[in-house]
Amino acid sequence: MELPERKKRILKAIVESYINTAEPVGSKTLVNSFDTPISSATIRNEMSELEELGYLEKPHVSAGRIPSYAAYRLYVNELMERHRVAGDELEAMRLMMQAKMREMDNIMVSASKVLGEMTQHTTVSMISHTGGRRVKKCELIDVDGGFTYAVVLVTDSEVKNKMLRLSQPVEPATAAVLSTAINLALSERRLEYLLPSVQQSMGGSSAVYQMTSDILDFIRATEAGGKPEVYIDGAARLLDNREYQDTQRARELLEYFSDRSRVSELLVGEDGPNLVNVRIGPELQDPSMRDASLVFTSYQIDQNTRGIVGIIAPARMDYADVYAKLIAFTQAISGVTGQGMKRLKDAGESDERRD
Amino acid sequence: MELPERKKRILKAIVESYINTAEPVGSKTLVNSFDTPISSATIRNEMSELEELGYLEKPHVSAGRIPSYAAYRLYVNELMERHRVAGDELEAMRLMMQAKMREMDNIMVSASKVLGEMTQHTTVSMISHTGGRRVKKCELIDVDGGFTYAVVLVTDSEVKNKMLRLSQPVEPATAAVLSTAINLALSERRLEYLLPSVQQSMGGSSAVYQMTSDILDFIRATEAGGKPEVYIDGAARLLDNREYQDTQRARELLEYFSDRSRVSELLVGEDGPNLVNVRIGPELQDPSMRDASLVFTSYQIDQNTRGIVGIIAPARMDYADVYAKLIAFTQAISGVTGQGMKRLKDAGESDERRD
DNA sequence: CTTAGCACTCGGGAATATGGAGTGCTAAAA
DNA sequence: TTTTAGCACTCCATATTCCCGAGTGCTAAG
Repeated sequence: MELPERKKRILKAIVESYINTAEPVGSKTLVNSFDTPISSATIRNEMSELEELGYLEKPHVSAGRIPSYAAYRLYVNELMERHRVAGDELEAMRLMMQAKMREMDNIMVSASKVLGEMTQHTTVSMISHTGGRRVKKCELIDVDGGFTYAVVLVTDSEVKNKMLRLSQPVEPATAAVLSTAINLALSERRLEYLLPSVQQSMGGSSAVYQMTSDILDFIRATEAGGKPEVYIDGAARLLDNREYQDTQRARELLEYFSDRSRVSELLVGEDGPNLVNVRIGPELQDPSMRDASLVFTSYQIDQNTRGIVGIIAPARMDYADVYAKLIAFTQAISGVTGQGMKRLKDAGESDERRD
Repeated sequence: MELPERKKRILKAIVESYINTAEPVGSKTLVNSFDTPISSATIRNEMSELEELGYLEKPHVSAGRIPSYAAYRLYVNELMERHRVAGDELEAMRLMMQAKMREMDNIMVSASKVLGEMTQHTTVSMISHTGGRRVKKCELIDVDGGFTYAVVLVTDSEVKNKMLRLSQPVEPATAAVLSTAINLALSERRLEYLLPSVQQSMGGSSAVYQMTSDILDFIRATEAGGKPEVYIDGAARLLDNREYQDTQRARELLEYFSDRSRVSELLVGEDGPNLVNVRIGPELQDPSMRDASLVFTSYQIDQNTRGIVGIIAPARMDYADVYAKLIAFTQAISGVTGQGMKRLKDAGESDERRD
């Protein structure tokens, strides 16, 4: 059941006023918000109906109304005006991204910082590996003292490494042979035969066997995905928001942020590629985030890697602004990822997105 | 000029009371703190003198006294009782460290988390490379698409890596030759001849020349030190402290923490090896930290690498407790760094430390 | 030098007004 | 039927006042 036009207009005005002021909105303050003159009494009637419909709440009887989560949802879906950021601002973003990329060498961090700078909110970044990762190559480098360093190349542009500590040293020559064997096994994707064959040919040297086993574990762990990499920037900005003046709530959220794996769970389940996703308060299913919203989108890094970047702020956030800035962000970032974006560009990049 | 015994006892009692309660301490509450009976009037006289000496302050006339920074300094230097944590607690710490190390694979993070768990404060970790880093080995790994991945081994146990992006692909065979040449140059420490010699022998292939130059830059940058790695854990715990109930102050500190390089500056200038360093409020020279203290120490990771780990909390923190726990921490960590601590142990580890 | 006694200060919590923003309802107007 | 003016009512927020009590400094006696 569609909401009548005037109710929508009133609800929109309430949401926007509340976003700006964080104060409950009364009927009188809304009178001036419309071109067609309308009395406060009429607005009151409408507001009372909107409350029955579940879009408004009152903190107490004489305090005006505040939007419910359902209202934010409706606002995001239907009411808000989707504007674009001005061209020069977009250009500024692009330059900033370029600068940060040079400085940081980590796209996750750069993305968070740029977006945080633009929106003045807490931002979260994640790298997501789609289509399963495949280890393509494994190099063993021996270090003094019997340690071996294993470097593993995953699909295109990602590298993982790990220091393997052995109880006994392994000869460099042996390591070289082992390395060849591993890479052969990798290219043929027959890892399961590696361990028995090593045991056979190496004459049961326990150190080599152990090392091979460790390396295989590492490869398997890498292919399985491992922990998601999550980066959060500007957490302190939470405290700028009126809703987190209460230190207890702020603490709960900050505490929550320190558990990266839980945060990463918020970011799963995108609505679709190239969309801006909005998750409002209770929709996040997480008690710590009950009064906060998360707005995020993703961008391609290379064929198998996507970056996810988003904003965490109180449910009373300027969705229209954040929305526009996220779209601008993905446009800006496609200009600077350079080589990594090669394929995407060849395929014809698209700035257009819908929700 | 040494403080008379009784003044010391009173000051100690005041500091400890204030540490516990965060409330200004009055003369009457102190009466029961001494075995030799002493009247509140006498204490008042003493307190008033301690105030003149700069050890106490009054928030207002009828509110008791609070310790000044000088008082904390005196407390740490002379007054506080240095106890050790119980053996079983030490053992618990060791186990926890072991578990975290397995889970984390990053000693900095593990150290911070364990210490944070023990003290319930915000902790900071840093890795410090003493005696200059030396690149010992450099491996080149080619990746599809003409990129080359450079892995650089620094001194003993540290590894740096970087993806070098070339405009033109380099043949794997060529890369192998180059790799050998680089490692030879590294072992002879004659990097400066590498570039000309490559140009000569490789017949001026611009791709190879470019790559060599990039690699040399990378090696030099690595040896120069690069950015310090700083990790902060449990920042949210700041908000548990009464002094940071004021969101503005809390925000300032949290903001400050996000600039890792500034935080790292707090940790330079140790009093000496194997000492617990205490920096109180204004001593930190940083306006953001004006009412906080930093207590830190360092532990050996390998011959050229030291970890620094510390606690950031309000100046009104339990120095004796934190002090003991830091000492316990270094004892505990020496039990789990394992191979990396080999040399240290051979040299005979020492638990004893003075200040 | 210590201590009891006492006047004095002052913050902060409780109790108490009071203003005003906002609502819901009713009845008249459109 | 919808809109609007009017009005009684609610209740939060703020200011004001009051007063208790913890604490001090000073003085004078022990």
